[in-house]
Amino acid sequence: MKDIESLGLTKQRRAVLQTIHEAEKHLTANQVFDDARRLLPGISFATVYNSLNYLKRKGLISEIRFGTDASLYDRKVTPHDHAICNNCGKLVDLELPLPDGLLAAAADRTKFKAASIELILHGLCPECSK
Amino acid sequence: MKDIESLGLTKQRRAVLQTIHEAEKHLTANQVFDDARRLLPGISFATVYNSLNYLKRKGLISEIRFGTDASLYDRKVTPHDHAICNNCGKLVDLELPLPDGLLAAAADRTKFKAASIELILHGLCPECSK
DNA sequence: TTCTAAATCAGAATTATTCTAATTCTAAAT
DNA sequence: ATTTAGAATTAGAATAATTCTGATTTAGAA
Repeated sequence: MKDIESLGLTKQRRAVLQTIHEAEKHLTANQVFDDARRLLPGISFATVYNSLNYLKRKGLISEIRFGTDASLYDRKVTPHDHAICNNCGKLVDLELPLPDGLLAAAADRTKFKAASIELILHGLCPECSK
Repeated sequence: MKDIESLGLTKQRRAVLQTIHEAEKHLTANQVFDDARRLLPGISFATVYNSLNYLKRKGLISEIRFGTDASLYDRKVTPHDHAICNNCGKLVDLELPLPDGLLAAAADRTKFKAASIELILHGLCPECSK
């Protein structure tokens, strides 16, 4: 990610991006706001949302919108899958090689022009399945 | 669905259920409210939400929470997949046989106790891909 | 330096959903 | 038929996530 400098990122956007990159887990917009505020105390809520949308549009972060009420933001932008706990809502990444032809088969059935395919495993996380 | 009568459904819950069953497409809670109101003019918003949650718990409807801001409600309760349009947000059902062992493989990787697996095709719907 | 467009800001507005407290319904027991 | 207890419903308030607004600031081009 050498070219981050060259993207016309403002310091606010850089703070948001950095926050997401440094996070251990997926963050909500609220959590991003809290953390970004530590890097850049004056940043406003609206700017965090604007920045998240901007970064998303630029492909620097991705958004996950299922499982809980709020969207989560992810530094990983390459398509990947997730597992979500039915009990506590915990969301983790899942790297799973999908069979060839699955995307084409799905596109065929729906008449959609397929861009990507995403998989969600619903179940119980290790803690909740005890 | 003969046993619908026997489930101790109140008339409000029956109205909500009927609304969802008669709908052509997936509905938001708001749309359910509007339509249910036509069947049962006095029904309140809170009751629609309570009923949706109740029916979901009973397994009579299912909820879809991705793609748009609001949850969508579905009369189909058997696990099935969806395709969503990146451009207009249109959501359609997708019946796709998943390869055997995929669920087990995913569960294995995440250490989750897997319940089901769900697939989302992202792309452009026929209208938007013109 | 001046100008223009984009970015940021604070806070209001909107939207989806849940909660609360009062009232009503239901069905079992008397 | 009456009482009663618990569940369901209601209207509206409360909350939470997100977007919008209009004023101000900033950055870069002329």
